[in-house]
Amino acid sequence: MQKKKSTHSDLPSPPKEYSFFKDVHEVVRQIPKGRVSSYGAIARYLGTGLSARMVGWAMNAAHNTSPPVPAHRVVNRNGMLTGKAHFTPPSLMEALLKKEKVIVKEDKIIDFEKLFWDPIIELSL
DNA sequence: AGCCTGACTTTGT
DNA sequence: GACAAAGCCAGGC
Repeated sequence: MQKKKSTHSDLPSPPKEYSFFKDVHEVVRQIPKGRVSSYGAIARYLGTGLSARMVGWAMNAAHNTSPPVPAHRVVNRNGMLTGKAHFTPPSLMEALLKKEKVIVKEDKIIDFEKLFWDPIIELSL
């Protein structure tokens, strides 16, 4: 069954936008409190794999996504708060992480590997 | 329809 | 070990 494309009359409201952004938001939302994840890990889980950049890009949309995405729990592979500059205010990311009992020093997460939450592993259980 | 950008990651010098 | 460049994919203009 094939659906005929009309001009613009039907489809009063798009049910869902097909964006891998949404997938990223969803995964990030799964991140437990007090845990952190990396762009690359999420990217691999989504299948994008080689393009961790897109994960960060998706975060840009996260500001308009609901429920809000805890982007502050997502850092780069080094455990550094690379995306903190995109928060409002930038110090918000560090503040939120500290609130989660996550130790942040010099924009870097202490014991990052211990707090690291890998969706590939955790969601694969 | 094509070019540029981007919150990363990996590899090579 | 530090720095530089390339690879990657999708969205915005």
